[in-house]
Amino acid sequence: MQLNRLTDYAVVVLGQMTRRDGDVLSALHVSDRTGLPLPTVQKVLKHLSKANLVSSQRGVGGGYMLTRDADQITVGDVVTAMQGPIQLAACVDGVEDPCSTAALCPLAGNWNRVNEAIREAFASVTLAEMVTYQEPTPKAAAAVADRTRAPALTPAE
Amino acid sequence: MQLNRLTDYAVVVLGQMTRRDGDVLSALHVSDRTGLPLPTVQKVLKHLSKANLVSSQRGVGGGYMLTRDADQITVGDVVTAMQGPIQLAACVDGVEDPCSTAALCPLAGNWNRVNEAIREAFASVTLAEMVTYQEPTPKAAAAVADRTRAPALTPAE
DNA sequence: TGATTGTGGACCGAAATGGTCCTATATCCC
DNA sequence: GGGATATAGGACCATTTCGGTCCACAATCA
Repeated sequence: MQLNRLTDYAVVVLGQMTRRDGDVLSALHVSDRTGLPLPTVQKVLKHLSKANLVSSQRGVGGGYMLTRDADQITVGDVVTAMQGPIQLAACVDGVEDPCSTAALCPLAGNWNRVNEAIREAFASVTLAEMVTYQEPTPKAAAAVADRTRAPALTPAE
Repeated sequence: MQLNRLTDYAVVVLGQMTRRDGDVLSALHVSDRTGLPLPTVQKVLKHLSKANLVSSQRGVGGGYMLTRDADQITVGDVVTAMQGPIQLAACVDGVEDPCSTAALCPLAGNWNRVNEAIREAFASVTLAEMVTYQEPTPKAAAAVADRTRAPALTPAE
C-alpha cells in the first residue's frame, strides 16, 4: 500500500512552487531547485497541469504556477491528479468497469464506506501543511542516522 | 489508488468465514461457497494464515478458522496481511529502506501525519461491519444495471 | 526569425501482479 | 503402517503497470 513515485515527486514539486508562490516557475527551474531530473519534473507538471492544479504559460519566460492557494490544495487532490480517482475496490461508486455483481454483493456498500474514509483522510491534509516544517519523528531520524544511500525520493532542497 | 485483487478476495474469503464462525473451513469449501478459483483461495488463506488472521489445521477435516472475532479484525488488518504495512511514502516510520534525506526533508514529518490518517481510516471499519448487509448506493446499482460483464471481483454468495 | 518553454504521446526496460502448479509435510482414520 | 485429505512454501510464467527518457510539435516572446 504505497503511493507511486510520481505522486511523491508531485508533492515535492508543488512544495517548491508553494514557496515561490505567485512566481511563474519553469520545469527547468523546479528541477534545479529540487534536484529531481528534468524529464521527470516535466512529466509531473504535465499531469498537474492537466488536473488543473497548476496553470501553464508557454514561451520565453513561461512556466507553471499554482491555480489556488496552497491551503486550498489537499494531498488527496495531488493523489487524484497523479494516480486517478481513489477507488479501492471494483465495486465502489464511480468505477468505470465495476464488478458485475456489485448490485447484489453484500460487500459493495461497505467498500464505499471504507473508500470515503480514505478519501477524507487524504483530503484532511493540505499542501500548505505539507510544507510547514515539522520535526521528523525520532524513529525516522534514527533509521536513517548511520546510512549512506541511493537516490533520494524526497530530496532536500 | 486501489487495493490489489488478492486483498479484495481476502475480504470475501474472510466474510465467508465470518458467517460460519467457529467452523473449520477448508480452502475447497470456501472456494465452492464464494465461486473464487481454488488456487486463488489457497493463496489468500496462506497469506492470512501467515499474518495470523486465521489459524490452520492440517489433515483430514482440517482447514482454517478465524483467530479472533470478526469485530476484532479491521480492514486495515486485512490490507496489511495481504499487501504489507501501509507506508505511503519512503520517508514514513518503519520503512526498511527509507529515503536518505528523510532526516532533513521538510516533508518527512508530514507524510507521517497523512500515513497515520490513512491507517486510521482502514482501522475504522471492521470485518464484522463489512459483512453486514448495506444497501448498495444508487449510483453503484445504476452503473451496473444494464450491463453484462466478465468475472466478478466480489461474487455474490 | 529564432530561442525558449510547454504539450502530447511513444518507447523501453524493470518490476509488480495474478494465476497456476508442484513438492513437501502434517493429520486423521482404517 | 498405509492411504486419503489438507495445509505450507515456493517456483513459474504471462501480463500489466511503473519509471524514466525522449521526440516532434505548438505557442510565445524578443
